[in-house]
Amino acid sequence: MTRSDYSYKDKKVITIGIVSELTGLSERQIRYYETRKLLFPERSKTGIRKYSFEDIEILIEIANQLEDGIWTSEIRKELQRREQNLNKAAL
Amino acid sequence: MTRSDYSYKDKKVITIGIVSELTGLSERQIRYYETRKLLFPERSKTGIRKYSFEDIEILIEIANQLEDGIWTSEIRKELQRREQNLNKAAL
DNA sequence: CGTGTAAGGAATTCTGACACG
DNA sequence: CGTGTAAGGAATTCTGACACG
Repeated sequence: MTRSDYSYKDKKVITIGIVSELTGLSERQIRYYETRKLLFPERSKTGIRKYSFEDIEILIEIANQLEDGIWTSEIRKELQRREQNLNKAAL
Repeated sequence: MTRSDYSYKDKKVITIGIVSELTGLSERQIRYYETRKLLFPERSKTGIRKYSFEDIEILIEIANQLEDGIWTSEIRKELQRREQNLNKAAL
């Protein structure tokens, strides 16, 4: 992936209804995973949540892991581990 | 740009309010350019317009050309010419 | 713990029209 | 021609809560 493409994947521009369609998850589920700190949508000035394509991929992974009986607390740890490795790689 | 990144740029998932912010254009302008056949957003089942990152780039170009005094009919021709070349290249 | 739902309000989007030029 | 706006209605999103388990 080149630098310029990178921006598309990470830009938070998708509203929750569309994320729900794209992932097959309910809005309730998507908002709940946020309270569990599994993903971090941005907000418009008026409070509307905005997600990125990356968030959508994370949500699909979350759904898979939950199906395997993994708790959100475990999923969070895994996601954080991954973030740390990315940060290391960036140094 | 690799094949997998391609999908992000072309997926129609952004609502008009966000497109308006991203481009600096009014919703009125964005809808008008659609009637002039300069871009083709998709619609949700209930009729809400959905745009792609590609649409956003097209809109920015449109705005620049209009500033130069070019008519939408001319801009359309240019965009269509470009589409044809892309189709040729794909063969 | 993870998810569904009804509740009420606020923000968003849509269309067709009048206006200016 | 290209764009602003007020108008009324429909669709979307938000939060906090009750429920089940």
